[in-house]
Amino acid sequence: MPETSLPKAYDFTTTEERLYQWWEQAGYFQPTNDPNKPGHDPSIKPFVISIPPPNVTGELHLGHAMFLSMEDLMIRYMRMKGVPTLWVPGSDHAGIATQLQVEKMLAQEGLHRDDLGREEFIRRTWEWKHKYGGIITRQIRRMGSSCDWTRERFTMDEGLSRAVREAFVRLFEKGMVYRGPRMINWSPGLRTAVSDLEVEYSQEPGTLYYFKYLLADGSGEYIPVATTRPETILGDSAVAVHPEDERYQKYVGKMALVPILGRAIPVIADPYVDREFGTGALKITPAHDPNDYQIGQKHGLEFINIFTLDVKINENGGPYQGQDRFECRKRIWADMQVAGLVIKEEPYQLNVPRSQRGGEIVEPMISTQWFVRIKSMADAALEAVRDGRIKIVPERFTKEYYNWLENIQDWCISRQLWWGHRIPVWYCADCGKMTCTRTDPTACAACGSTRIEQDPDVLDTWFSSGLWPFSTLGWPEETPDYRYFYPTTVLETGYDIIFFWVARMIMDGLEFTGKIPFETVYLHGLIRDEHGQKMSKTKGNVIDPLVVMNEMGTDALRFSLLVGSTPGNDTNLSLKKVEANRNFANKIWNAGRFVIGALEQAPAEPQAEPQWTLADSWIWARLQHLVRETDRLFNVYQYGEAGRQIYEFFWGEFADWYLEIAKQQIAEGGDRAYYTAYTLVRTLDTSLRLLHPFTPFITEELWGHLKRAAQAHSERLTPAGGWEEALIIARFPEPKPLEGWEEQKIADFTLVQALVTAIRNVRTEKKLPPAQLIPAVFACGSRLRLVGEQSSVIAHLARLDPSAIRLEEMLTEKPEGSVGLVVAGVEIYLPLADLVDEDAEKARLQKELDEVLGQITRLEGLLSSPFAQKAPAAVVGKERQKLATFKETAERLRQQLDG
RNA sequence: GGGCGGGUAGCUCAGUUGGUUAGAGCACAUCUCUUACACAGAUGUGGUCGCAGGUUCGAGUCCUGUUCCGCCCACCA
Repeated sequence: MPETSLPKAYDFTTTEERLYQWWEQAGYFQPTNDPNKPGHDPSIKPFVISIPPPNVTGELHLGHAMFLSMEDLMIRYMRMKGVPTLWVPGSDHAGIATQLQVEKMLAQEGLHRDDLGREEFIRRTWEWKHKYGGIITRQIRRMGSSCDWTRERFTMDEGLSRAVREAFVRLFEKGMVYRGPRMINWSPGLRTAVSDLEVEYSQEPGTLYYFKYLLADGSGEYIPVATTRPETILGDSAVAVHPEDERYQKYVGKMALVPILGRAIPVIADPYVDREFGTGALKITPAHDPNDYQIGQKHGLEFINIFTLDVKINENGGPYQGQDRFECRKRIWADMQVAGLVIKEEPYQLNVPRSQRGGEIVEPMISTQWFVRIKSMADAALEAVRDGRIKIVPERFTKEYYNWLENIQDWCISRQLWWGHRIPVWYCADCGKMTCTRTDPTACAACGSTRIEQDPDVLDTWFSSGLWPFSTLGWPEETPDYRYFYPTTVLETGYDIIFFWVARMIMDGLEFTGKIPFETVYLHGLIRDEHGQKMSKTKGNVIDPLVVMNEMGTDALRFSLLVGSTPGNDTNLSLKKVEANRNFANKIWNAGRFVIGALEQAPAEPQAEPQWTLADSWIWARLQHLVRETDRLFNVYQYGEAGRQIYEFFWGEFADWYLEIAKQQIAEGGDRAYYTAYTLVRTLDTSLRLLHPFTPFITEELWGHLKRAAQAHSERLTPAGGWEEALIIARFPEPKPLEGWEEQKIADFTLVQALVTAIRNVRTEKKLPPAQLIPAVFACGSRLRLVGEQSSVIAHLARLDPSAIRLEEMLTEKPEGSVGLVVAGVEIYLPLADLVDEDAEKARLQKELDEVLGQITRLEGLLSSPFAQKAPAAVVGKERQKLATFKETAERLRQQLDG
């Protein structure tokens, strides 16, 4: 075969970069039917995805790689279907995370943010953003993500900040945000409140401390109480017992003395107390425990805050003032021991609330914060999913969604940070009223005083993320983009942020735009290591997607993430898997080289009408089947299964079988070579189209070569729709209805495959060198014609001597000194005189016969059972056919044994 | 305490309207540098689909129970 114009090896490093630039510059990432351009047709429904915005200063990890692969797959598929597609990219300012990083950087200079002041700190953070914000977007490109960079957004850019402001003001005006003291989770290191979702609980060994609450009457009687946090004793304002607890009933209404401090507090009765747990009596710290907070409200108890904002004991802690919370825990317990108030301590499994960021222990505190009154929004969001306007894939997550929204608490949205959207509320120093407007006020709206000051807090990052699907399209302006592309189509993300993000977008979308923000929520699973372990730096099992891409190519990584996983299920990724897919890319490339080589060798024009061989028809039928399957699977979000089937077709059928046969057909020259090249080109072209959404780079590159080679060869090789400019915008194969001939051709070829495999098997067993061609005798029975027509193909694939093949319908006697085998009713004799061991042959044949007889017994049993009447005729027919074939095979095996 | 997912070949996983001999990759064994590919080809070994019932002509697939692993929510001091 002559040298092709294709390089021997595919160099993904340079190719990926080159192709990405080409795609982007050619404008393929931008939607067709752009609403900002003339000729726009609003009746064509677009396909739109907003990217889950990564942290602006973050770096690409496998989670990103996963959603980028998945979303790009969807976008490329729809683009190839001819739908106007828009994938909006962008990044998130990620308040806490970014601020922490900048603070870390400042710490290296020996600085604290307080040293800089708010304004300077924000300036430094923007500087940081400009310096590192490009890293993640470059890495997104690296993944091949075909998003429209002309529409890139950032949560703190001007437009989005305006959207945030608008949203807050609307809520304010409707009375749906309020400010007030509530129990919140205080993150001491970060010095900010965090929402309930940002707290994670971890099981840790600790101690349960038992001690005495002495009664104030001097009787010396006491109520035993247990706690895991002795320092909170300083903030106790009651001791609670169960109203029906006989042990303690008598104390209810009396006063008890807080240890060390000697403060008198009431003994109250409340059914919340669990009599079985601990001592059955409960200390109540309304200012530092969420449950105690409620009891405190119910009973009108005193709320005693004992902590400063960096969780040191404050003036309410008497002698302990100034001590750290854990220091105080030790000290107070030691002092109580001295005072004889201690009963015992025992080991206890604690459930410690820790901050999702930084991992420090979160302290429940009462603090004045901003909250969103969420109930009505939650109800609307529930309704949108319940009535099917929004569909969640996989469905099981709808239950989780319902459960969360049904039990939702008001959302604490203020953060005591500097990096973020500042709360647009001003307080008047004179009248104390709040002013909240769309533009910065210069005077108090109530009294006109100019002595106003803006709220120092910023909004939770997720407040702006919740607006993402529409804020990125121009909302609150009715821009052409907003009108045409909103609501978006699919929201694709990991199931771990359903509550953080997905539910909030739905609530916000309905609240602010009156529309659902997207039609479908597609949730992918988390990426774990090859043994299902979570990847973590401490375990050292982290796979860096950039390293993988450098070593094996983006396509291999993408294919690995997309195939072999089902929606919503976690995926285990190993380098072995990526390697296997790198090998697949290599296979694609080399199959491409073969096809192009074949094309260059084939005549430009056929002399006659097409004469298709069985192999031609077979691969075409299999390809059509694959196109139908891909279409079906894509429609039900089964992308992984679709990818797997394409892989198996390409490697297991096209490359392993058809290409081998094609070699022989091409060697025949003439029309046979022409039509073979034609089939190769068509099949490869279609396969590349199917594969493109999975592995965009290698398919685009190879397809370009294929197109040029085909164009150079002849007009006749042009596909039905013409050769498009680029594969990225080429038409995705449309399924065609099953044609009558397809199944028969597939069945026929399956027999050829079975015969070839059986002969190869014998060759391997007998250790025949591959180069040695051997004679064969076939007794074909009813398949005489088929085997006859395919004998040269069989000879080629099974390395038989084409000039020494004998075909019969029936043999009267077995050829001397030969190995006999029976495949689907066809007898094959391989005369291997000196290699044949008669006894071993008999034993082998007997074994096969036994197996076949077993099958016959099974099928006869089946067909005489109610199955024959109750199962559909087609199913029964298939079994009958099988039985007939087995009987034929058994018959022939018997003859061989006898002969 | 409530809910969800998973248990299929040595390992990692597919198997979505139930159709009757359960698939792939990796690993393993044997052979082959056959002119697309050794990142390959050929052949083979390997599974009573966690366990027990049930529905059905037929169950990896549907139902019930059970066990183990993982996750989410709630947060009894």
